Amino acid sequence: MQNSLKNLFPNFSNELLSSIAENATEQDFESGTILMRTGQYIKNTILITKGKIKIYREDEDGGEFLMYYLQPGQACAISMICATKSQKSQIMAKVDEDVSAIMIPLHLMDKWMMEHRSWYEFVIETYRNRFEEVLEVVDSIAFRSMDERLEFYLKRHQDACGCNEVKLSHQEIASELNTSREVVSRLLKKMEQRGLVKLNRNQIELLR
Amino acid sequence: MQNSLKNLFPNFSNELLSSIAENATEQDFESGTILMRTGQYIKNTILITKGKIKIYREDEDGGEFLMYYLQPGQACAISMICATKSQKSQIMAKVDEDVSAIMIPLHLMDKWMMEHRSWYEFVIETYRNRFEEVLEVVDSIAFRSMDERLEFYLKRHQDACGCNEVKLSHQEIASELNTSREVVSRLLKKMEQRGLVKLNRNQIELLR
DNA sequence: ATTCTGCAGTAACATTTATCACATAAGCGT
DNA sequence: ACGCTTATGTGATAAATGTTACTGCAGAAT
Repeated sequence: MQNSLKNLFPNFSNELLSSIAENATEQDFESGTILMRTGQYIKNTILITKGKIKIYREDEDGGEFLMYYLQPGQACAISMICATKSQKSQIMAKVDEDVSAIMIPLHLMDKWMMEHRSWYEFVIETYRNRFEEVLEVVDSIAFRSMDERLEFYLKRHQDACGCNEVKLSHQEIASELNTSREVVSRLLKKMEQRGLVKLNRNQIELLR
Repeated sequence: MQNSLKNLFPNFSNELLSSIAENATEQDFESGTILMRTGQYIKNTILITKGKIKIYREDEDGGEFLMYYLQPGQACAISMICATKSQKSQIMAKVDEDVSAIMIPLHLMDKWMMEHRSWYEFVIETYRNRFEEVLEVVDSIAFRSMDERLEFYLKRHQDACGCNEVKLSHQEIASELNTSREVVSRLLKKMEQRGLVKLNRNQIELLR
C-alpha cells in the first residue's frame, strides 16, 4: 500500500504516509455500491486508490444529476468539508468502477491539517479543484442547451475513462443529465449525422 | 475597527484580530464596482464588514449568472481557494450595496491557517457554506423550471436584503437568471395573480 | 425456434422558453 | 402639459424540450 500511495499521492510527505499507514484502512467496494447517501452523516474522508466514483446531486423526486467523477489520487471534497462539524452529506456517491479507497477517520483529517503541510495543501487543492469543477457544471446548465450539455457530458466521460466507448444506455445518460431518453436519442442521432459519434447498441463510440 | 470586527466575526481569537489590525487595511467600494473579474489574478482575501456583494459566473457572450451574495461577516471563498497558487478568479464580484471590506494579503491567508485555529475554522466554514450554496444553485437550475427558479431568486434576494422590496427591473432579474425580460414579466404576473407578489414600477413587493 | 425483455428510433403532440413586435404606462425634464 | 426615455404588458410565433405512444430489433431465456 505504502508504495502505490507514494505514486498516487506524490506530494504526501513520508511522515504523512506513515500516519496514513498507521491509522487508515483500505477498503474495496463493488461497482454500484452507494458510498454515501444524501443526508447521511459522514464518518470518513475517502482517498481513492483504484476505480471510479460518480458524485450526484439528488432531488426530492429521485432525480440523480451527475456532478463529477472521483478518480485514483483524488479525495472526496464533501467529506472533507463536512469534517469539522460532522455535517450531513449533501451529495450521493456511487461506485462506477470497482473501487479501492483509504478510509480516514474524520478527526484525523482535521488533526493532520495542522501537523502535515502536505496534507493541508492536498486538502486545499482538493477544495479548489472540486469548486472549479462544480462551477463548470453550473456553466453547462446555466448557459448551454441540451445538445451542448450532452457533448460536455460525453467529453467528461471520455476524460474520466480515458477511452472512446461509452457503455451506457440512453436512459442512463438521460437520468444523469436530468432529461428524458427520447431527447438524448434525438440529440445523439444528430451528433451521429454530424459525424461526432457512432451509435451501437448499449455503446456510443466517440469519434473525436 | 477592532470592535466591530469582534461583532462581525465573533469566533476570531484576539490574537487573530490583532494580526488583522496590524496587517490588513479596510477599503470602501461603491455600488457597481467590479471587485474581481473573471480571469483576473487575485491579490487579496476579502472580509466584508459592510454592504453587499454579488458573485456571478460569466459566459463568453457576456451573460452574468448570479451565484450568491456576500454579506458582512462573510468572506470570499474563491479568493481563499485561489490563494495557494495565485490562481485566476473563476468568478466576477460586483458591489451591490456600498461595501467596506478588509483586504488581507494572500500570503497571510495561508500563513494564518497554521497560526490561528479560529482562522482555520473560519476558512473551512466559508468553504463549506459556499459549496453548499452553489449546490443549491445547481439544484435550482438542474431540477427546476423557470417559475420555481424565479421564486428561488426572489427568496434569496429577500434573505440577503432582509426586506420585502426588490428594487430591480425585470431586465436585471432576467440577466441574473440568464433568461429574457418577457419571461420574467410573464412569470411575475402569474405570481401576482397567485397573490405572491405585488408589482410596481422598478419595485416588486414580496407578500410572503 | 419462440418468446420475452430491455433498448433504441421516431412520430405526434404538449409544454416551456425564447424571440419579435408593438402597445401602454410611468416617471422625468423642460 | 408636453414630449422623451425607460419599464412593463402582451400577443404571435418559433424553437427547444418533455411526454405519449408505438415500432422494431437484439440478445437472453426457455
